[in-house]
Amino acid sequence: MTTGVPDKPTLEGIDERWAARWETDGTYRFDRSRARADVFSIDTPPPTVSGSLHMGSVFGYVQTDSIARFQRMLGREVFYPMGWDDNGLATERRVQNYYGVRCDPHLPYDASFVPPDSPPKEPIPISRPNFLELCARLVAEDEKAFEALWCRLGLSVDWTLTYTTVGTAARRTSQRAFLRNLARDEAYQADAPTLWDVDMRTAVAQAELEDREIAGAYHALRFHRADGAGDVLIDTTRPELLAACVALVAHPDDKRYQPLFGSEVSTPLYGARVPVLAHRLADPEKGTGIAMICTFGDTTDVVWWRELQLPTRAIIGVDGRLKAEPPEGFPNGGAAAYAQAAGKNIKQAQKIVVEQLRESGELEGEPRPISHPVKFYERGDRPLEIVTSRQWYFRNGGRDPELRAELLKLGGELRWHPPHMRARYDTWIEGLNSDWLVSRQRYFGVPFPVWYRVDADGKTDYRDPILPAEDDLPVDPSSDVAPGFTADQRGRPGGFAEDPDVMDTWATSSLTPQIVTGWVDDPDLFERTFPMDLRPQGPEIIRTWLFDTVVRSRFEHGGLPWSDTNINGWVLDPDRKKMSKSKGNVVTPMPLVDEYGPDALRYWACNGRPAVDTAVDFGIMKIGRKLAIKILNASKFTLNIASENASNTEDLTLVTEPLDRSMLATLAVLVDDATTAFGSFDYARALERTERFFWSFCDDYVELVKGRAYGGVGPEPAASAAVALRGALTTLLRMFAPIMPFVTEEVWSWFESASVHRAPWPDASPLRLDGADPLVFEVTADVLAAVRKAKSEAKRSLRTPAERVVVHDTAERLAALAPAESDLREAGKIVLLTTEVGSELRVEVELAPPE
RNA sequence: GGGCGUUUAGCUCAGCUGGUAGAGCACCUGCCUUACAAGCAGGGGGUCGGCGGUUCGAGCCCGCCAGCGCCCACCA
Repeated sequence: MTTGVPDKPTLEGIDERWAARWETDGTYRFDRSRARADVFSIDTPPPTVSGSLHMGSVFGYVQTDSIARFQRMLGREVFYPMGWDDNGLATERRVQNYYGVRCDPHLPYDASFVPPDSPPKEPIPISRPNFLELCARLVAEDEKAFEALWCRLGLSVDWTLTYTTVGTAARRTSQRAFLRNLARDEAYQADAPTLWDVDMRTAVAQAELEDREIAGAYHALRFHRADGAGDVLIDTTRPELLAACVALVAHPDDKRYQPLFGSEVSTPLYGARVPVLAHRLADPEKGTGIAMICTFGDTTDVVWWRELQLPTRAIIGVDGRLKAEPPEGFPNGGAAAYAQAAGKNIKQAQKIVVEQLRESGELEGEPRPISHPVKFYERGDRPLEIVTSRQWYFRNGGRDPELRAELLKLGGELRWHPPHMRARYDTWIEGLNSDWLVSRQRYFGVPFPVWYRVDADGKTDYRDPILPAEDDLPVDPSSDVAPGFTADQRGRPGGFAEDPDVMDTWATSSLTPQIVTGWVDDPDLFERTFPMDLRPQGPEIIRTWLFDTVVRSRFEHGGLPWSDTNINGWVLDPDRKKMSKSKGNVVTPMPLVDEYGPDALRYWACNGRPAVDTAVDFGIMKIGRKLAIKILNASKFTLNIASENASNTEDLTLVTEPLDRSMLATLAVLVDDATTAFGSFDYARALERTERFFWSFCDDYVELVKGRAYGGVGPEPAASAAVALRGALTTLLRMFAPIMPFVTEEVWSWFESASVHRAPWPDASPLRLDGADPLVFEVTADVLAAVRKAKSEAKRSLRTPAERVVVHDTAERLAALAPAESDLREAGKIVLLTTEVGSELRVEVELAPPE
């Protein structure tokens, strides 16, 4: 037996060395000849590359990697691609800030454009193609940074299988799925009020909303009864929308307002006549109990507008400013008052309108400040407005109870880890109030593969879209010409026009299973990898990524895209606060990898229980580093002893000593436990159990057999220890391998030529030797601890001989101790060891007198 | 307002089907012991959030309450 055990093992440099080696050896390369049943395929979350690298990026991905590595060792061929989510608003915004530019689609392409070295104060307007070039350039840099981190951390992804959400495969997949959705009427367009971000100038979907508590104020407005019988007071937080008022509404049971139902009132300032109506959503407790309905102040307005079939008097434009002209049907007498606020943004308009009301005496009292929740785009800075526009939608059950029920049922068939995360999925579906709005008035994304006819008057006819053939995908309708037309007909009467919008980023990332498995271009691969096994992801995107993926898969394949989903926890800063860029408490991982090593960071990540929020904890990383060093040293010792004392270190029949057999039996229990834990995605439990055994193996077992292993009592007992030591070590290394791939690979390479990461996961049964009893090891270790304690308490060296030791314990335990007494005497430097049957463990120790 | 989760040592957390409270860190006391002093052996420290209930027995099961975190909600 030759070994390459170094004299002074070290962690220095092993991560770079093995990362490079795995790549050249193709250790994690997917073997696409394997059948579906032998494959474990993972639908990895593509990180948003324009986001920052932080510990959250490490946490979930490392946990998933440990599962991938476990499955690989179990013999499954792991399909583990990595994607980059580069498409979408996040990238656009980063490009704008990074280069100091903004996209103006009316400008022509400038091939010579070079962005300035530092972003200028005033953004430079550039053409759409120029803008897209900068997007591509920046995401390429960002992707490199992520890949560098992933490699450093040892993620066992197959780097030949990367994809991006704006890449050709993604565009082909996304557009093909869209065309099919359209053909099956799962996608449709509608001209309807939608939530609108006035800064990004795009529609946003329900899934991208978040509530923020902001300051506002109730303004009491005086409406005048048409019959001249007095005024009606309305409380509103949006007085600037007064010109958009189309009705008043109160609860049907509200006695105060029942007499008014069906009558008309005229609005302050403008004198527009609006009806007073009844609707169940009006809350008698709120404000004065009667509200003004505007088109549109909030989503309730939209419900009222729709259900009460009210006219539209929109006054807010896509830029978030009041339109230059008052809405249709506006009284002439109000035009002058409106003109004062026209063209102003919301805040300015509110100020003006309030002042006007004050002057006209139609503001009752002063505004009363309140704090109230308002809907924001999750990446936006100003409250959302509601603007009517033509948009594309995917059906998602938002207005279809049958589809909703089906999607709920699919959620029930999915295996959730942990199970309670399913509640978020269910709650989300139950709260859906509209279909999924997928069009965005942006640039860096997958375009809708759609053109429209332009009629003789130059008007675009949206009713009958012109579609490309599936084989021609991907297309960019803004540069590609609609089938049957020529380029010079673009935008001309009798010609064609492109759909200017791009798809929401989720509309594409909801197809990651189809993108990675080759649904469009690689039917053979698709066959071997779809439906996938695992979707790992964060809890915050259950309502988006997870739900949307189920929706798309249901439409395209009639079922779930994966069998299991593993929801990871959230990473908190060292003070247990949520990490966020704005708080400036983001911890960047690279310096920590440098300081503690990748295995230590991985140890920290896998110490976090599944789905449990976990703080960045340098203490845990230190422990991880210590564990890695301990693995090096214990391995060195064990392998050296083994090679010196046994000719065949793998022949477990040479393990004859009861203590050795007992240790292996204990190890067998661990193997079963860890296998079960890992099999149910509980890497943390597997790690904890393995680690616990490992320390007891080092501190107790190794110390107990050291003397014998050195050959103190002859060759056969020494060989027994040697083989047991080595058997335990090779088992433990493989169990640590999914979590600490670098140090285990390093040690494995001392005595094996192939990678530990392609070695089989340990099997417990060969470790269970006939008649082996875990109790032997347990009792012997207990007694050794008692002897050490006596020495420690006497403040004596552990080498101090114990002249006499009397062990009191139950007969059963003493019987277990008997065959290990010689090892115990050696380890404890015990001169005379006797036993007495008692009720429980008690050890008397008489030490040699001090010299 | 509805829902999910959580509360165990000073700190971070284990504790799987109910059977005498655990680990690491921190603190304290020792130890050069031929794998490891970036190590090793020990020690002190907890009425397991509160109140009830089931049980021979509850950190664990049931109910109520409270704190913390998160998700959802039509938020004038």
